[in-house]
Parts: sequence; C-alpha cells; structure tokens
Amino acid sequence: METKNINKNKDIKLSTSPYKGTSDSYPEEMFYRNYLFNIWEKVAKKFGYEEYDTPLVEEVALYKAKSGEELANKQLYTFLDKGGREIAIRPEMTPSLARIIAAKREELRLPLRLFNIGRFYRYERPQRGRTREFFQLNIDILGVGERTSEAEIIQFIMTVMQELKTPKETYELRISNRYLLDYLCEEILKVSEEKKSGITKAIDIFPKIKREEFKEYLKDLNLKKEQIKQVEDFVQWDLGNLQEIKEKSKGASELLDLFSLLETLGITNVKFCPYIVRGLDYYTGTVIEMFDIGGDKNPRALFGGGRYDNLLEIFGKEKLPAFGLGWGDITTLDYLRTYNLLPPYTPNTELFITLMDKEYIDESFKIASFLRERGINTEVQLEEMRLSKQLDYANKKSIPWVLIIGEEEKEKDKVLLKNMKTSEQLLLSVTEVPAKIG
RNA sequence: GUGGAUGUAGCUCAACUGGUUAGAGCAUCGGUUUGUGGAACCGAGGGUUGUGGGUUCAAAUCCCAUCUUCCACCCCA
Repeated sequence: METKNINKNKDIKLSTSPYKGTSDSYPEEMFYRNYLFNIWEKVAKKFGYEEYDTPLVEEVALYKAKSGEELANKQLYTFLDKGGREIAIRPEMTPSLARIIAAKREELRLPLRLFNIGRFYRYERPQRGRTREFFQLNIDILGVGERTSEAEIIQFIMTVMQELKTPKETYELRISNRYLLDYLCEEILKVSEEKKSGITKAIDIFPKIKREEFKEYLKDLNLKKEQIKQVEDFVQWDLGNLQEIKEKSKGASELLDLFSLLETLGITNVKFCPYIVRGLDYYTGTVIEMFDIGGDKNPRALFGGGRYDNLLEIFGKEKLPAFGLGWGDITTLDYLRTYNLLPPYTPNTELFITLMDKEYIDESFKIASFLRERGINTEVQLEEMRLSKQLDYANKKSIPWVLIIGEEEKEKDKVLLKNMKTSEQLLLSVTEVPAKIG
C-alpha cells in the first residue's frame, strides 16, 4: 500500500518555479536586498524614526475607503476567510498605518516618526520594475503640518541616496503640490468639478506622450482653445510662475516655502514639476517622486509619497497632518544594478576550520565555539576529505581565513592560520587568533 | 484587463529551416594531486526540447490550446 502511495506522488509533477510575479531569494539575492534594507533602517533610525509593523492581511473595506479605485478593485489579492469576512493581502502600507494611528489617536504623543520595511502584494501583469510581490520602506511623520516635516523626510531621502553612493547626475526628486491643481482648475480654467479628474489625468501622463498627443487628449476633454493653452502652459511652470500667484494659491506658497527651506539646507537634485500628481486618492498637499534621469532603463519612479492630512477621517477621528513615502525594493535594486552600485557579494563566513581526520571533530567544534564567542563567523568542515578539496571549498566561498588542525599542529598544541588571499600561513595557539579578523 | 515577443542541460546558447542516438562553453562531480585552493589537462553525470493535444512515414522545428518569463498599455514601488 505504501509503495503505491509513493508512486502516486511521483506522477504529480510539481513545478519548481515560484508563483507568477514572485521570485525566490537565494543567499546572493538576500545579500543585495539586505544591503538596501540595512541602509534604509540605519538612516531611518539616525533620523529618530521608530519601527512598527502591522498584519499582512487587512479587511477589504480598508482599501475600498480611500485607496485608488484601480488599486482597490483590480490589484487587490482578496479571499473570504472561514467566517465569511472579506480579507485582502496588503497592497500598500499607508491605510494600515492610518488605522493603527487612528486606534490610538487620543493617547499618542506627537509628532510620531515611524518606519517599516514590509512585504506587499498586488495582482498585476509583471514587467520591469513591477512584480506581484515586493518590499517597501514606508517612512512617515505624523502630527506636523509644516513644511519642516517635508524637508526632514527629503533630507532623509538624500542621506539614503548618499549612503547608496548614487551619482548625482542619475537621480532627481520631483516635487509638486495637489493644491496647485485645484488652483489651475478653479481659478485659471474655471471648469466644473467633474472635469477635474480628467485634467488631472492628462497632466499626469504629460511627460510620457508627445506634445501633439497631449493637445489631442485635452481636446477630447472638451476644453476650449484658450483652456488647452493654459494647461499646456501650466505643465511647464517653474518656481517663477509660483511666485506670481503665491498670495492666491496655497499650493504655490507651500511649494515656495519648501523649496527655500531645501535651499538653505543645501539640498540639490530636487525639481518642481507641475505634472507630478500621483494616483492615490488620499494625497492632499505636497507630492514627491524620485526618478532615474541617467538613462531610459528605469522609467518607473523609485518611490513616491506625499501629504495625506485627511486619512484619519475614514475612522471617524480628528484630522492629523501626515507626510510619508513608500520606497520600492524592486525599482531601487534595478536602479542600483543599472549603475553598478551594489557591493560585491561576500558571504558571512570569515573563517573555515578544516578536518584532517574525523577523530579531530570535537577539537574543531570546541575551537569554533571559542572563535564564535570572540565574534568570528566560523564554519566547520564536517566530513573527512582531502585538504585540497577543503581549501577549494573555502576559496570558492571567498572565505578569507582557514584554520588547519592536523597531526602536526595537535602535537605542538597549535593551529595553522592561513590567509586565503596572500597564502600566508602562521602557526599559533588558538587564543592568539585575532578577534578582529579580515 | 488589452496588445506584442519568448521558452532546448543548473546557466549562456547551437542543431544546415521537417530527416539517424539533440550538441558546445561555463558550472557541478571524479581524476592527474591521501597536508595546501585559484591554472592546466583527462573523464563523468546531467534533457520526455515549458506542458497538453494535433498534422506527418518522420516534429526542438509546422498548427492549436495552456503556462512561464520579458516588453508596452493600464496602474503603480
């Protein structure tokens, strides 16, 4: 009976490839991912941000309330749990963050500086810079409505870029403000509320299409000739244009304040771009996106973010000013690879202990424990094997040091420490192995 | 969700356009070398040609379906 079962299992050929749009991370890939994550975490902590986390699943209603329609309806992984609840795997962090803040709205001391590095899922067609499973750094400051909070996050961004050793000519932080669109529609174009979303969308795709196509697009929105010209004019605005309307437009004055603050901080690689609008429905003021401008290999934003002062309202709570961003791992690693900015892969093991005779294994284990206590990452050869093979193994794994313990060494109560790079060998006692090796 | 391309050994690619037993480089393993790695040489293992149908005397090659990956749209990290 049992053999029958085994045969039956043999007939089922399971695929070894991961689920569509996801990928397995072998040690080398983990090394690169952790390189990025460690920098994110280190810099976030440097700025006084604290780590938090939320469940991977949420009720679908959370996303229906405020995320974009596309994200909530089409890109959401959903299922019914056994109690009949509609559950979603989180596609983004901000709604969850808003939820946990709203839950403790009354007792939290402000401002709150929070970050999280988490896994997210979106049901989409995979392509460059876009997969179904990805990680994101979410970093948010809550409780400060001033431009200072935005400047701080932008300072954080630039510090991370520095840590990643990114060349200045390869990136640009594009900044705009949602209130500016209100001003355009209400004060300049004087169009009805329904037309606003169409115009917003047109402005969003402006950098992607040709001038003529843009004109056609606006014509299709039933805009008058004069209005079309005004929109074409708007997407080319610079800070000078904002100066003229700063008394009348909240967006303009906020942007001017932010840019003057950034200037005093000596922050470069930032640009006012009127066509940055961002899709998610909850943004209210400043919006930002980071782009690779060194070539056309990475047309997708490395991250996007903005101000979302009203998000707590969906929980029936008092408003709370908030500003934050979601920084993607896929897009960023693509970018880092494009410019060869990732460090060479190096395994963790610093020292390898050979086994010349299987009788010596307890000696190996004891020495390994001793060295590990001293902080040296130590790997032990577990099977008797020709020495050349053991050295070959250490060499292929780029382990910098090898400790040889054989008959000769045992007699003298010493070990032979070999530097794999220089081939130098040193006969010494175990206690003499330097704690800081490498 | 729409459109376009793709799939041959672990990886990168061949196979004279439908014709014997699907090959090579790299990688892996073994040996030359039982206490010294990186080089060289010798050898070995590894494939239902993504999967399932169909056409044909004959299919990696042609047709259909399906899946994967990639690219664009959409959306977005």
